[in-house]
Amino acid sequence: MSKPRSRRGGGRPTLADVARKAGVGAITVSRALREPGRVSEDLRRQIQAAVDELGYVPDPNARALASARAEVFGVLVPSLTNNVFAEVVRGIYDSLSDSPFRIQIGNTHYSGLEEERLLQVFGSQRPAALIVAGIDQTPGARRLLENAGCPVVQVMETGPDPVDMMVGFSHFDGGRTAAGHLLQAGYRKIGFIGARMDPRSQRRLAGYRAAMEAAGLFDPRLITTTPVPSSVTLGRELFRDALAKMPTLDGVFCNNDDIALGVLFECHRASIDVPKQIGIVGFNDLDMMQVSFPSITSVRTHRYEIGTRAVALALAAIAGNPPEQRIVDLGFELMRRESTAR
Amino acid sequence: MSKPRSRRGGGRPTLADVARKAGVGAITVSRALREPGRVSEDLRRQIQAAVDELGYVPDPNARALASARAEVFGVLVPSLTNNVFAEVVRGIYDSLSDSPFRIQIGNTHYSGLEEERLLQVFGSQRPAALIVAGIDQTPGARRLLENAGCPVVQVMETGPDPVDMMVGFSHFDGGRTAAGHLLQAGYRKIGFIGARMDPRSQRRLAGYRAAMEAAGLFDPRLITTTPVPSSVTLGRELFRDALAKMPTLDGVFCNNDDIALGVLFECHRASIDVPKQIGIVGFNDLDMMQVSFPSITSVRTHRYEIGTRAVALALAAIAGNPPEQRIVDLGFELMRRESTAR
DNA sequence: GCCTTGTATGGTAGCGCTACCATTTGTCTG
DNA sequence: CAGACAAATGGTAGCGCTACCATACAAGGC
Repeated sequence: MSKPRSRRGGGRPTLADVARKAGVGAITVSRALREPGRVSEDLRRQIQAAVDELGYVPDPNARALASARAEVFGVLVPSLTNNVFAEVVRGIYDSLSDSPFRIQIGNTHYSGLEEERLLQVFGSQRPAALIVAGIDQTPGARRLLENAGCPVVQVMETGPDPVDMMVGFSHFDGGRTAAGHLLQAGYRKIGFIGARMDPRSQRRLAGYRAAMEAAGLFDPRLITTTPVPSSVTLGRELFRDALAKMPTLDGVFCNNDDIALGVLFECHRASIDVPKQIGIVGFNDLDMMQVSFPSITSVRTHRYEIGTRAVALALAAIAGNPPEQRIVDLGFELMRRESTAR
Repeated sequence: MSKPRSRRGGGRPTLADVARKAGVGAITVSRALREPGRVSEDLRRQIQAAVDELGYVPDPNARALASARAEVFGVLVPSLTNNVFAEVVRGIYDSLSDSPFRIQIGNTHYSGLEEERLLQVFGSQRPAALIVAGIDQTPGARRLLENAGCPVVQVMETGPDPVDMMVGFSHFDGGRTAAGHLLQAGYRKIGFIGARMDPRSQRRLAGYRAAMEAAGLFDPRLITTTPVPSSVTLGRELFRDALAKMPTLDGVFCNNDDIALGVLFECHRASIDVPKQIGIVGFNDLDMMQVSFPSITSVRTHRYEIGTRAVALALAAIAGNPPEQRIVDLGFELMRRESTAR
């Protein structure tokens, strides 16, 4: 005549089972697990023993339903394979691995509408925090973020008007620094090669343009871009296009390192001397930039740190200590290498 | 005298609100949303109108609690930044983007214990399916998978003893094919260079060894490995080590493409002719392999497809149509390029 | 006509947990 | 020592949804 062991549950132990075994009330068990400080040493031990013996694991769904707050971080990135975002996501995972928070990643595929849709989905889960890449949300997405009822961190870049908090750096400055470096190294006909051209790439381009204009050397024909996703192969092709369009090119600032590598390979293939004939600067400073031959100058960005800092900000806000400084600029660092040393 | 609008919920519309507005029972709304076929055309339209008007979004937590089954795919991978897994994950995301299923990713950091811990966490959510990388689970992890009560797909490689289903290919064969190709091209002192050396790398090494032994050319001094995570930089260093150890080396099979690229760059730097003096074969066939100069022969693996097929299998099993063939071998393809054409 | 069978809908009772509000006890004040 | 107050514990009532079991009614079989 065993009690009819809940028809659905599948028989896993519940809070009530633990409470019964430990001889206390269910709420006390709940508290012992969530706020150990509020339960006496004695009971805590007793409860822990019961938990261990039964192999009790709290049901996050029940928890979320009862508390109207899921222990979930929603993370929205435009790509899962782009190393840049993968690094950010890794930083987020590592920072959260010892916390009770789970992570829910959404892939927006660089689409504002998709971002909005995912925000809708994520919102229905009442996440503990939201981390989104970029600052160019659609008005609808922005509204969803503002009404999310949880800390929001926009990552990858900084801007004047955060929804809540921000961690990143200025892509405009990054682009300007890269182009400035080429100018300083004596290059004159400096091209810009970019793929995908998301908002951040656009701002790097704007920075490049500002530097070139300041030097009185800007020419729109120096710019070669495509909306196609970036790849090493594409870098090679775009460089050939650029060269065909402007044979006197003597330098290129590449939107990212994949492109830069493609350019380098094409230079090898076409026997173009780097850095003598062409100077190359990449963006992000992936590992391979320092090993290539010649090594490639690149703008190092702190991607992993963007992830960890974003989590730190969100965690502080969740704990009720919203940071004084809501915008964190992690900057970047120009890594001078052989590809621009002539 | 408005009714005391649930103290917690935050006032978002619920199923009951929709039901009231549509003038039907709550269950009917629930059904209309989940099994439209079981509700009359008429009511369905009425309900949809109410849903739209209220902006109702179902609460996945409540749903999971009530049905003892969350619409979540748990995915366990050893790394988030390794392009190989990123591609698999992308395939999973893309295949699931139009389904009601969410995705929960866990990063095991190549640790069996971490995998076991994450499986425990995931299990508490009663996921709809579990996708895990690799076939070398700890006994504890294996038990958790067997008792997960949901479809399980092991991905990346095939093996004789699936927990449930499997999608991948034989890394042993991949390694043997790569080494065999170098042998066939006339290389003799063929080294193996590998980093990280996870179980799949070990099997590629075993395949390499089998080919070399069959040719009577195996020598343990040809093998250079490290447990350190793979990178282009590391490829360069390991190659230098290998060359120092065995100056007559005339070919290398690299554990993966990062390593191969590092080897190529070092060859450039040391003026070693590829493919004349050294033949290079990589593994995975990343985009850059076909663009590098010289282009690098590599074993192409179908990473994205592994993700999509894994989802297809799981979805079929969820729908009650477990596939006849529980092991799907997606194979691989040797891409012959300049780096081994002498 | 009665009974079966099937289809469309609804009511009730939880799922496992926590918010809110007691209640109990011990300690401190004047 | 009464009263105030804090600390520790517990009971009750949901959170928003779905499983399970009615119920109502139409269609069909004899």
